[in-house]
Amino acid sequence: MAETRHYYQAEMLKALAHPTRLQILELLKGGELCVCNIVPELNMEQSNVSRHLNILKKEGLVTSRKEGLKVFYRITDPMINDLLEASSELLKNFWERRQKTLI
Amino acid sequence: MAETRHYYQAEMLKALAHPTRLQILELLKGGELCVCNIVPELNMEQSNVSRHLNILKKEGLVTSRKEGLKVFYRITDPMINDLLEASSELLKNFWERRQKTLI
DNA sequence: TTACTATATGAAGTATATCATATATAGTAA
DNA sequence: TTACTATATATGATATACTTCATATAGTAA
Repeated sequence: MAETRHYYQAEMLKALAHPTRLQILELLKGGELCVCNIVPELNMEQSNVSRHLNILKKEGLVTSRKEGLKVFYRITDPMINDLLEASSELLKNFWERRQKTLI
Repeated sequence: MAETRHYYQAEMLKALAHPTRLQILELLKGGELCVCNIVPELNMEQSNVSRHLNILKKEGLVTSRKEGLKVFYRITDPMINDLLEASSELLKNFWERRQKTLI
């Protein structure tokens, strides 16, 4: 049924819908990064970053590989970048529309 | 700063990230609809539907107009449909990838 | 005015998400 | 083995989101 599909789609969108996770994905846009490179970029506990990475991973948005003690994360599908780009555009349009309305 | 932008982007994505709201947006894809047409499609209290519509509206995803007692909602920007379409595609790809991995 | 209809909102309960602290695990090196 | 480093997870506190029930509001019609 349609509701099941919407349920999984909502889960994926929920994984995207957090400022920290958006920031992580933006960092990963440039390519694979070690957790040890991600944590210092975010003003946040390491344990917290680890959780956010796990949320992204569970939804299939990122994948990871281990190399010794380090773990490297990367974006699974470049389409994710397009999706985020589109949502950014949309947001920009909303703002512009709001500006016009308020004049 | 970048975090402010991510904050608003996350708010918008959060508004999308609920099965009921995805269902509402799918219903509205065909054009403007009265609340009285939306409620019967969703297996849910009228008050609850009203709240979900309000969440979509606050994020600028839908707009409404009143006609007598009735209120009609419509999608603000057709780009929203594209965004949802893209996220559906992405989800499909994840599933296919998962299938392959599990074989 | 009253009675009615369509939609929205207040209040309260439950569920879920996020966060900080502390601890556990896995890998390396001595 | 011990000591160390990078990452993950458990626990508990707090915050946010969702839902239901009851009620309020706005518009219509008598």
